Amino acid sequence: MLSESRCRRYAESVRLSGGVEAALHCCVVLTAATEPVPAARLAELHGVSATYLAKHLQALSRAELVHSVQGKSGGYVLTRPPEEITTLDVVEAVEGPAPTFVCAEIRQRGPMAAPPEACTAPCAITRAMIAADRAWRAALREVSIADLGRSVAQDYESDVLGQIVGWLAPAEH
Amino acid sequence: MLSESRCRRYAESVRLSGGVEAALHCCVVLTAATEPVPAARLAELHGVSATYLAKHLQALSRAELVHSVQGKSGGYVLTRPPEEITTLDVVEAVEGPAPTFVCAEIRQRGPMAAPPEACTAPCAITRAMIAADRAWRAALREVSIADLGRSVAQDYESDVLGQIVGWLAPAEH
DNA sequence: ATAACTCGGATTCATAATGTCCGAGTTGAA
DNA sequence: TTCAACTCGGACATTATGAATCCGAGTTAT
Repeated sequence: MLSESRCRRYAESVRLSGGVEAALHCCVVLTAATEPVPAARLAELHGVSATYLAKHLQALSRAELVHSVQGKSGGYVLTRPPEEITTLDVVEAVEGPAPTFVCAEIRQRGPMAAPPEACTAPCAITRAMIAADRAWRAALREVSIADLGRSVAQDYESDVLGQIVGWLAPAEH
Repeated sequence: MLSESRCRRYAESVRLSGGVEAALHCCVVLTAATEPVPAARLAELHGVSATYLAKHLQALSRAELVHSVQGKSGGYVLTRPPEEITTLDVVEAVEGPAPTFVCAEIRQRGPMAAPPEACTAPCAITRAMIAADRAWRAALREVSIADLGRSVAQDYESDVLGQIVGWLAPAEH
């Protein structure tokens, strides 16, 4: 609320949805958690809408990145060790696997349209965009959730994750 | 119109606006043009909305990538040799310079919020996203408009650009 | 001097992300 | 065994953003 004006700079179009950031934060927290964590608790911890975060956690669940435990003391748990979950996995789970660039096949339109037979391969522009898309994804694939957790720990030089886990499972068990 | 169903696959979020593709096609065409080309003509050539394309060409003009010539036989001309215009230049001109990821500073929210003093540097998640963003931009920067023109020429093994330029300046001069 | 043609910015419409709700299912305890 | 509480899951409004459009200012060739 207070830092809203500083952070929510409007972007024009290539912006990544905000849900991705929340989902990544949740994954990092789940790295340290030892019991299932409910979506509502994660939302309170991060100060975001509970129902909205739930939506994105469901996406992670569908992508098999987290496993949902139902029932009274249920919640979410990582399905794999955090070393085997990449940032790209999370981004694709939340944003969908669609590429950043979808070719509208402009070359096949208008009076000088290229014949469909000549358009089996993507056009030069599309190739350039695809290459950039691949570079982006490759960079995201290089960073695992475990890496993120380690970086967070280094940043603050105190066991923040441990403190958070402590907060997640209070006396009211 | 005919190839609509095949191309316009819906993407979820990280999609690049369609204007980028049109703008790039225009730049490639302008590579070969020897006289100013009006926006309306470019729109007809590519089979897209004239007024909408105009909007994006204005963005290119604002970014100093093309120069607008007013008056009766006016239109758009590239300001620099195509070797000195990168694909990234066009993308940033149309999409805006905003990064793909804007950090909402989740770490400063909620009951375990980090103090603002500890948040001078971007968080680990943001750093990973910025790195990916840089990789994406670097890939786009590698490809110039001139490169795109050459690739197009190779793809079709006939002087398509020449034919297009011929169509652009018909008898009605 | 004129008239036609150009670009430029302000405006409206549609799509998609954001945020919310309630129902189905499961678990733990009584 | 029963019950009750708590969990996730998908379907539903709302709002912000991009897509598409229009008309006015300026310039140039006639």
